[in-house]
Amino acid sequence: MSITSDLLRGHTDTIILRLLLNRDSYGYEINKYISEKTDGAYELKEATLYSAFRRLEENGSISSYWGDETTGARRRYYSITRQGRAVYEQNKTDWEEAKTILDELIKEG
Amino acid sequence: MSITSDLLRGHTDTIILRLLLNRDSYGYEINKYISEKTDGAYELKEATLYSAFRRLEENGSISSYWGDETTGARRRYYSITRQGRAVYEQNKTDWEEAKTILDELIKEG
DNA sequence: TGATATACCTTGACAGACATAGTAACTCGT
DNA sequence: ACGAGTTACTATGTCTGTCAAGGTATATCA
Repeated sequence: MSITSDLLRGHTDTIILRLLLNRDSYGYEINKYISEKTDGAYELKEATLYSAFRRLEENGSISSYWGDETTGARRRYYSITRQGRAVYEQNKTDWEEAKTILDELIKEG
Repeated sequence: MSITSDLLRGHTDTIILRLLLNRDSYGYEINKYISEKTDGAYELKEATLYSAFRRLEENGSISSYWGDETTGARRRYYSITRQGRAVYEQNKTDWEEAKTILDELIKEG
């Protein structure tokens, strides 16, 4: 069973920022992590992920740099910025509120 | 405090179907109900609501008829169909899964 | 040599939510 | 009787996030 990203549309940024709270990471790793963490139930498409990176970098939530891999394919690493942490906190709050609202609206009885 | 509909994007149909489970209703009433039930925290824009009606009617989840108001503005009433009930059940399940997944992905510690 | 995995990027299409505008009938205060 | 506000629905075009589809390049392993 797997859900479409459209059901969590708008929350991709939050997921990425959350992961970057722990440590810098790069696209491929983040994608694998999400897939594995959810047992394949949720998968971000590459285009979605990389366009999220662009958006987040443009609005100052993350910064990026090329890794210095001496072997294998090059990797672009992303760091969460101070501003990104604030955005993450706000997004988390918004998500809690969204959950409450939808649950309230569709609860039965 | 209020959230944008984009945070619940894709769940508008579910909200509408849920309300129609109780009884037939019409656009303006549904919109007011949502707004009041959430103390104004969540409001569907008219364009969003009416385009959802179109979508739901096209895919057979609801049917509609003009009310026979003898006074006041005309009202178009909507009924949930048998198929709509099935869609609703599926959407509810999907929402539960989406919640679980996002909570898992952004939980800290 | 070819398949698979790692790793990133670009382009264009699509769908849902939105802003904005319009139509029309009723209600209420002055 | 007038204007403002409420009720109630509709149409058009824009924006944004996700996606499908395609591409580049390196390393590993059969």
